[in-house]
Amino acid sequence: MPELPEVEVVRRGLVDWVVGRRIEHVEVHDSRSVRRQVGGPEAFLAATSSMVITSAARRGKFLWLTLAPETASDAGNDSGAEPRFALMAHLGMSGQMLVEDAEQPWERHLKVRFVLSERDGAPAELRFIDQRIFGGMWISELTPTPDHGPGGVGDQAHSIPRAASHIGRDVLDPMTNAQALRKQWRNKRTGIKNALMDQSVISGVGNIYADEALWRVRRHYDTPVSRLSLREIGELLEALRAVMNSALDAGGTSFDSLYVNVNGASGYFDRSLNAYGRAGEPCPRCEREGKPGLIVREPWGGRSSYRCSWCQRRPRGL
DNA sequence: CTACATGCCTGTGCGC
DNA sequence: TGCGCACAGGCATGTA
Repeated sequence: MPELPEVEVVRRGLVDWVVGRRIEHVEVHDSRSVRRQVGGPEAFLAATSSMVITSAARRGKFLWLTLAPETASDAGNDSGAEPRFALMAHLGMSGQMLVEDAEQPWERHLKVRFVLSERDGAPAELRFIDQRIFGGMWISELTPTPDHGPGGVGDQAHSIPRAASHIGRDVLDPMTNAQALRKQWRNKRTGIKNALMDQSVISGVGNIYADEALWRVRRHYDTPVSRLSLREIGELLEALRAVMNSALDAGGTSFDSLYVNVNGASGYFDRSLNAYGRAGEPCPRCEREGKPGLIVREPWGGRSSYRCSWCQRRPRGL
């Protein structure tokens, strides 16, 4: 469920609450949540304990905290050591990062617990909670970004963790542009939604926001990307950014308690969705324009797609 | 290159 | 009441 806006809400919470603090103590409560870790949970504990969190960054749905060893100068000023490792987190379907007081009872699906250095008014712990265990945490080496500009949203060091180097530029990254997408897509026969969900070209788009952006540009999900002109790709990118920025303003999309921000609050963008999850309802745009469009749900690649039966019809020849 | 299948997980809601 | 099953679904990996 967490897509780009939800992960970005979490990242911003981490900037406010955990950046600048030291990891005093770590507990792995379920080793399955550190599955990608070379060396297993023991290596994870060794790499994170006593490190200072220097930033919170993100590319697509991959989230990370940069870690640096504490130096003597940290006590008096802000010139710490350069971070060389990232504490990666992917929320998967049900992952949560909560910043809480130590007195809070342990959650049923608590997987990793970080006790942080004291800071006035700030809760003592960062907790990773994950019901379905599609997400996880692990350590990855930071490397220079191969192209110019920041490696991720929130990154100041032009670096990218190796674990996210196969992920394409983020929808909200200013360096993402229609020309680059056109170059990637012009010779591809794959459909537009397939292309959006492929995180290696443009990242952060999942099932919900793909359907919402396609609704906004009145496109059928199977339209081959090679058919899109530069102008049409520009409009699609603008639609993606608009829907994601609106979702950010609403604190993200929550259908249930599985997605929350670092303080445990749900987002309310689900009320603003036009297509996703609205099978059988009139298309809001068609209703305004006096047209008969209904939102339909269709099986698509092993899951569901939602589109308007009137303004997102299958292109001719498909 | 591209597409499609599979494993990883658990809670919820349905039909019987 | 309880059991089995479909569904939610991103990503890594393997196969055709």
